[in-house]
Amino acid sequence: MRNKQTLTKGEEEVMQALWTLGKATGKEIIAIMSEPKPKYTTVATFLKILQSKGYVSYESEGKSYIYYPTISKEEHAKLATTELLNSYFGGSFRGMVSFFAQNENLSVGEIDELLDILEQSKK
Amino acid sequence: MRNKQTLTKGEEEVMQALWTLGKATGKEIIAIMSEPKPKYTTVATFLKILQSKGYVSYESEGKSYIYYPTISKEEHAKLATTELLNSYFGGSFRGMVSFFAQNENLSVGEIDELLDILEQSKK
DNA sequence: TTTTTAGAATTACATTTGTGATAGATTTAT
DNA sequence: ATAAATCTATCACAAATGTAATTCTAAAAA
Repeated sequence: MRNKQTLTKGEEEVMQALWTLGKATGKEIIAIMSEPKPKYTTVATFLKILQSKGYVSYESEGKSYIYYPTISKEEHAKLATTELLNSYFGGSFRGMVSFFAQNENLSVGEIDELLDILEQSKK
Repeated sequence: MRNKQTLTKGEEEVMQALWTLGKATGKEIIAIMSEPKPKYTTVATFLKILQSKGYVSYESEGKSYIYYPTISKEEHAKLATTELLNSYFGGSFRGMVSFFAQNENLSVGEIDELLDILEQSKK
């Protein structure tokens, strides 16, 4: 375990598959990856790196390994979002919402949905 | 002009400086970059790549070039955010807000601020 | 128990990205 | 006009990332 933080493109693709499956062999991971599918050894390499980054672990079953994420998609989403926030919105979530609220990115209907969500979470 | 979309780490750092300055020579860009500052030629290389990606243009002044962004920080922020949304929040901004509203990431005060912002933007 | 076979580990190589020295060009000073 | 200074362009190389063949190992079949 070491690095954490960022994932490269290839690592990310493998993680997405693993987050979807929850638990899987290398073969199963490849099965749900999109074309052009990488070779088994390529995926195995990424899984090794992901282990060293603390994102993945595995347990042996018969002759193969069953891999699983040790960092949830949500945890990573939070990290990735924080990074984006820092780079483009002065580190504040408010900044991002404000930006999107302007710019026509959101319709009135969508804004109402957001209002609901936020009201709910105040509870 | 070609690629658009993603910026590598190095390209991004140069763009951030240029977005801050608005208009600048290579030297001025380096001046505001953080340590360890890259050499002039390194920055020049990135500026070349950024031109080919359609992110930067320049005008000659005396013997030097004055560079400026052709894609605003806001435009790029939108692209980067969209990408993040697609990867981690089912492509929906609502999904992201919902996620942050849960998870204790937001205090009640912050939520109220967001409610204000959204109400405002309905106008 | 040998052979076969499926999967993991190792190794090699290609591509992309990052870094900067050196060569070339042009403006300004002498 | 020539030299010096200051910038850009070209080129070379290093490091990181991506891809996969080959080798090794162990489980299952014969």
